[in-house]
Amino acid sequence: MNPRMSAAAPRPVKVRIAPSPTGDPHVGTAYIALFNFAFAKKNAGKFILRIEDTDRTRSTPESEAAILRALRWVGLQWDEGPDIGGPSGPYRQSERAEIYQTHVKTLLAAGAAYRCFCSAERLEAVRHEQRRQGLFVGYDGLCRGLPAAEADARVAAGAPFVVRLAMPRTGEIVFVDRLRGEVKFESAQMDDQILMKTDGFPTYHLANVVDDHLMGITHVIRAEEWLSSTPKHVVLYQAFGWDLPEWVHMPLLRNADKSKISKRKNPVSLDYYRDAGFLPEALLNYLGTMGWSIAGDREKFTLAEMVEAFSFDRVSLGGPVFDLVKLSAMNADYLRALDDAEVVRRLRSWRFSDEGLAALVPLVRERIQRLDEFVPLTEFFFSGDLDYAAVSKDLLPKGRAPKEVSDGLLAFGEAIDLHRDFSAPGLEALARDFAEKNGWQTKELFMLLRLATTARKATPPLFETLVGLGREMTRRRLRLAAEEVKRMPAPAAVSTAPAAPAKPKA
RNA sequence: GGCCCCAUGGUCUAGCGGUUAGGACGACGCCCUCUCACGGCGUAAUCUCGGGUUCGAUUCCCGAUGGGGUCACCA
Repeated sequence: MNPRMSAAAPRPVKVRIAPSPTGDPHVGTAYIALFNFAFAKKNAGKFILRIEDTDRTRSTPESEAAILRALRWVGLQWDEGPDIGGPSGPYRQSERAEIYQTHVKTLLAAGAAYRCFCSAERLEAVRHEQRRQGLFVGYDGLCRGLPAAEADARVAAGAPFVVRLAMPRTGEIVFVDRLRGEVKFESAQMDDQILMKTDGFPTYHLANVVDDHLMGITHVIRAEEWLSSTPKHVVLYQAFGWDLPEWVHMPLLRNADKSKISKRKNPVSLDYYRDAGFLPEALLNYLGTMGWSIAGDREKFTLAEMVEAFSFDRVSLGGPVFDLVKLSAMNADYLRALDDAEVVRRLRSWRFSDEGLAALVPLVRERIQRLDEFVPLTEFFFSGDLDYAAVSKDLLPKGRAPKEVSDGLLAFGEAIDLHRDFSAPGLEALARDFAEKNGWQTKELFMLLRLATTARKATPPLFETLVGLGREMTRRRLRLAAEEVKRMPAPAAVSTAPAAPAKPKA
């Protein structure tokens, strides 16, 4: 039970992927998992999966299940995790609450952390003022000087509080990033980070550091977005008297505009890639070329080959733009390399499985007179991105400007994303509500959604169809249709008052 | 805005003081061909800028510029 290990012998490599189950399985999770996996296997180490579900309002078991399924789909199997156990469990942070409580007490007793009773309103006001003055934005330390006795009294009186890390106020914090070397931060620039929330759950910073230490993590391989909070983690390790892990901050996957990859601008769910017909090994290979190279003139490699060749020395730090076109080309290569029988197997494990077909039959059974009509009627379930050419004029309802239509499609996509209930009745309620609130006739909106998601005017019932397509495919098509509409010229004679001299257009 | 990170064609990258700056995707052209795809051949396209260091900088150093990340009781 003694977590303190002798620092004498080099510890065996142990790394982890620590996703938060608050949404669809993210391509960035697979990306970081890949590098953790490769490093672990290259060094005969362990790769563990830990679920960081300390955000009680956003975490869901469905999301957790989806993440596990997706990581297995790409072929990154963990050695320890919530589903298979292991020597350092539990592997779900929500099941480790007492551990964090204990560690917070340690910090409090050591004076490395303190209780803070400030209201959200006060914090907001402080930040607002700091921002206005263009200065460092962070907690102003009001409760930091509170005598322990007074804090105890307020707690006893039932006052809600959080626990903050008491950052050193002078000097600098230096740590080594494996890819960048020494990185320095001035302590005065670092916020007194909240470690434990009012609900008693830890924030990422505390839970992550405690678990990484307790689970024996030797290398923290994570995304670059964490680089600027690493000093807080350093202070925590030191407050506990623990050895520091080695940090490796991988570059961030980017949208075409170079911003951090986001679902607004890219399909980001691993489920999308599966449903759109990408082969997991091709996706993995592609991710392996993002910020890493196996050799100068080589970009195709298997997971095993990546493991064999793996070294952080071949990481490049410019954030790579995730390019669906290039991914598709690589996927095509993989597909061509399969023999016919294997392609059949792949199709069967894709939408041509018994379950996949069974899901579609109820949608069309009454609409077909012969079996042969099944395929044309369901064709859009087996397609990825659609071609809207044949229906492009219908995509713009009479009296509507391209901008309002494309904005509407995008907005509905957002609404779907925020809507937990992806069932037919749930979607219908959502759509009716959306229509009412945004000035659409339901008929008009439903047809628009139908066209956008199927590129056809006649389809099985809309909402059942969307369910069949899945959330990510639906959102992707709404986005593509929105772009299609945006490219359309505004109709000349519709509403704008003094008609400009009409230009002869196609 | 403060702090931090980064910088080779449109994109992913190779390069680790001396190269005709290599490969891939994409684009374009030609060939193959009943169509398409594949395949083959070829073309255009890159070292952000300015200072140093050096006999010599894409490469090392500094600065500027540009891009990104982060500044939550989210991770």
